[in-house]
Amino acid sequence: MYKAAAASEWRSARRQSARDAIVDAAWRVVHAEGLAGLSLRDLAKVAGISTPTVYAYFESKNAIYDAMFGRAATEFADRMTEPYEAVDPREVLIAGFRRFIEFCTTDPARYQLLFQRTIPGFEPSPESFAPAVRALDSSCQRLAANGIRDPRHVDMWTAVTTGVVDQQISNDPGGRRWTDLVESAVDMFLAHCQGANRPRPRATTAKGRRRAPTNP
Amino acid sequence: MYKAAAASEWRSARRQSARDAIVDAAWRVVHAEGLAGLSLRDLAKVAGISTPTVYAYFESKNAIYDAMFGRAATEFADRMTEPYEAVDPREVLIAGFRRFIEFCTTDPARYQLLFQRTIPGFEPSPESFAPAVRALDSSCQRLAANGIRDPRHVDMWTAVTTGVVDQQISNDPGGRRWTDLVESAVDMFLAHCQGANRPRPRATTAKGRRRAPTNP
DNA sequence: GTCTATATCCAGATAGAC
DNA sequence: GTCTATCTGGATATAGAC
Repeated sequence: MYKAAAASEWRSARRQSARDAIVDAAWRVVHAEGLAGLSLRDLAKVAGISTPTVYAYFESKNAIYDAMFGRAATEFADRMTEPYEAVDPREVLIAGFRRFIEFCTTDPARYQLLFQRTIPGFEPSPESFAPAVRALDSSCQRLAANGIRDPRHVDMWTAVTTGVVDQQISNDPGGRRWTDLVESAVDMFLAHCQGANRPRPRATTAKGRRRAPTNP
Repeated sequence: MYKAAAASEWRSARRQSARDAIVDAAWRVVHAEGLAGLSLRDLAKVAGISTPTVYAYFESKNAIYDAMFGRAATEFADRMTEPYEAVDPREVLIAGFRRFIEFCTTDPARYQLLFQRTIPGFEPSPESFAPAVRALDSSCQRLAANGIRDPRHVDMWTAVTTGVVDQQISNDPGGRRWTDLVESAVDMFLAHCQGANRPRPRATTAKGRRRAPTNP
């Protein structure tokens, strides 16, 4: 009984690592050919296997996209929830924004898969989508630390941040034209929310470089 | 000589209207199948012609995308430059934002073609792209009327507006969750720019509902 | 599980008669 | 200019031997 269980476990691990290798190859193809340019032929060639073998691990092309989505979403959530050095809530918010930009601009294809709906028949499965929720939660925490809890303000934040990323990728790929607006955008946003909102950011012991609490 | 010129003109008009009909059909297919789902077979079927006939009018599939882009860009510029009823510069800015949102959300495929780069080998030709410049100019005019000329502020404006549209289309298609943030976003943006900038909006004789000029 | 071979289909694009 | 017929190539996916 024990031996059988161990063998099964081992097999399952082997299977998982084979799947991972295929997803690796898929990303390599996508980086070269674009997200829509993924073909199972190329994928198999890059992975060093034959096309039918791909079907031993994934039931369809969309299942591969789904696995790619799942990996990207996990990377995203992991990156966004890593500890932040800063203490001042505004600084933390800026740092999160910077991580978001860095994450998106370093891999536009990944950004396209995660945040835009451009593959015709593809919808991520709930399991693959789950980590994205974790990332959004962490954003809300950073906002809450700045006294921002109004859902409309949260929506405004997502609009501002994705707007900056979107313009950067679409109109100045590889550059910093919109990326350099981060601090400015955060100040604009915070002034808006904190001017119209009761709850203030918690005072901290850290250096608040400019955005000191404005009220008692 | 006159007869020949007239005949040539007539033929050229016929040719143009045939091209237009094909572009019509292309948009119909795209609305049904998605931007990437356009095939020349479907296109020909919808247009009521045969596939080779398409090649009598367009040299390739990308040439069709280009014509679609050109039409969309013209529609965009035309819409954005139509006269504005409001007089108060802030109201005009809001109205322009609303038009932009309306234009994008009523036809996400058109938005995708115009503002995102998602078709693998396709780049719009300079001629097709030209009207887009006209539209951007008109945006800058509406900003200038609010005293905003700093290029960084213009970039901030494009980030905010496209961010709202992007979130609306991606995360609440058909709804108004981000669309309803328009006034709020404009106030946030104007407060930011006008607080940090010397030039004020020109005073007008119209009802400035809330955003009266703040300085002498 | 992995392969070779192949089925099936559809894409963009062309030849050549009318 | 328009058609029928076809080329060429690539796609996803499957059959069946090993």
